[in-house]
Amino acid sequence: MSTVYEEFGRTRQKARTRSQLIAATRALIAAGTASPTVEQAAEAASVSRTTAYRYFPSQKALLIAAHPEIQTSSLLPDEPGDDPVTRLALAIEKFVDLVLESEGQQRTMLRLSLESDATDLPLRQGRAIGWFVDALAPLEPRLGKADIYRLAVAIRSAVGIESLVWLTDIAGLSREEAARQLRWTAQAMLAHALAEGLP
Amino acid sequence: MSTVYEEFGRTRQKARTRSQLIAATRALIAAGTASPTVEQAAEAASVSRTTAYRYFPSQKALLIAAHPEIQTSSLLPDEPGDDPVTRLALAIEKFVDLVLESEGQQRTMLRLSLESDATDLPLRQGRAIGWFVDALAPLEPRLGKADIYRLAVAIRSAVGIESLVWLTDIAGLSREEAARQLRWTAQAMLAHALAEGLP
DNA sequence: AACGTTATGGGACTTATGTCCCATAACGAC
DNA sequence: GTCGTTATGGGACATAAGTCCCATAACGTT
Repeated sequence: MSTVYEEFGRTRQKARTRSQLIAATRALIAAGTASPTVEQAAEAASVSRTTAYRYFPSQKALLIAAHPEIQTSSLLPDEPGDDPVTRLALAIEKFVDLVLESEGQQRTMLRLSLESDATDLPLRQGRAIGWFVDALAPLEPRLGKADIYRLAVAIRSAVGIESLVWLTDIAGLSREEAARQLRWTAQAMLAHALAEGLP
Repeated sequence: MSTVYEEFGRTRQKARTRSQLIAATRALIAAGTASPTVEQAAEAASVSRTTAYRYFPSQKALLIAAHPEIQTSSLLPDEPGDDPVTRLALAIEKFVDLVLESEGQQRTMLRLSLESDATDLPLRQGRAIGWFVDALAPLEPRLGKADIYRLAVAIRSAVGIESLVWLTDIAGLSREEAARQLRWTAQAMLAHALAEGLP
């Protein structure tokens, strides 16, 4: 049980098997299989089903691990200016594009987050809040940090994949119409916050 | 193959078995089983599993059938007045209460709607659109029917169970805070539509 | 009461998730 | 190379969804 053994020995093997499984799962999803079977993922990774379950306790865990994370601290371009309306418009534009690009994945994650297996993993962490806080930063002298955060939360709650799904699946809007609607909603909320304040 | 036979004979039996299954499923859900097994529902209804599958092609279909429908054409009280802001506030208040009352059921339906079995049944029909159109009716001379409808759709997309789930599960708001947020969002959208029009 | 229709029940089968156990292959340390 | 550890593979098992087939019970009609 030497430390060296654990840290530099088989650990590499374990990490490799794990990433093989994740890569294989991503490939299957990209190839059109919305929710690959654990067996499918294992086979695609040239690994036995048993081993796959050793790394991920459930199909849900595997799918979550295969979910590509967006590593950006800001959605804004280089020179976004100081106008919060413009900044929010830019951020929302980019955000909606991101959601549309990975709509399938987003839907899968939304579905998984609703499956009440107590198996709660680091799922759906709400990165968009930070992006919108960033876009609204110039409002700080006016609203204060707490209200900016609350406004960012409020906006995100109204313009995420959840609303997009409803607009397209239930209301029957096209993806373009739905995207336009989400952008309008965000601006409406900012405008109302500026005119009347938050609740 | 007489018509009389089909319409008044065994049809009663069929209807009874069907409603037994639905009642049993509702009872199980009310008793805390979020998604009862088809076998559980069949047993509770004193019916064989095979028969249950004869009435509902899948567990999903059974759960959807067991979903209690709200039979109301309006959420407004008797004398709602003509002010659209007030009317919307009343309707949203009632709507959010309805969602909170049946949050578990709403979550289940949301999850089912995301399961992409082509088995699309009369699921999640968007009754709230009509309720919000009703609340916004006094705006007709000003906005026109089409824009009122679009505004109702937009508001519903931002204040439904989907947003509530995000506000509580991801953003960490309490149910009361989330409800207050949804009411504010609806008012913000109406105010912006009145000030600037729709997209 | 006898008949034919229809609903029902029971069992076999397939696929997928998830768990458990045991044998063995691969690896590092000596 | 030998040893002990560790990752892996394979098989057996349980549960649940879903499908299919066949026998039988229940019912309306005559």
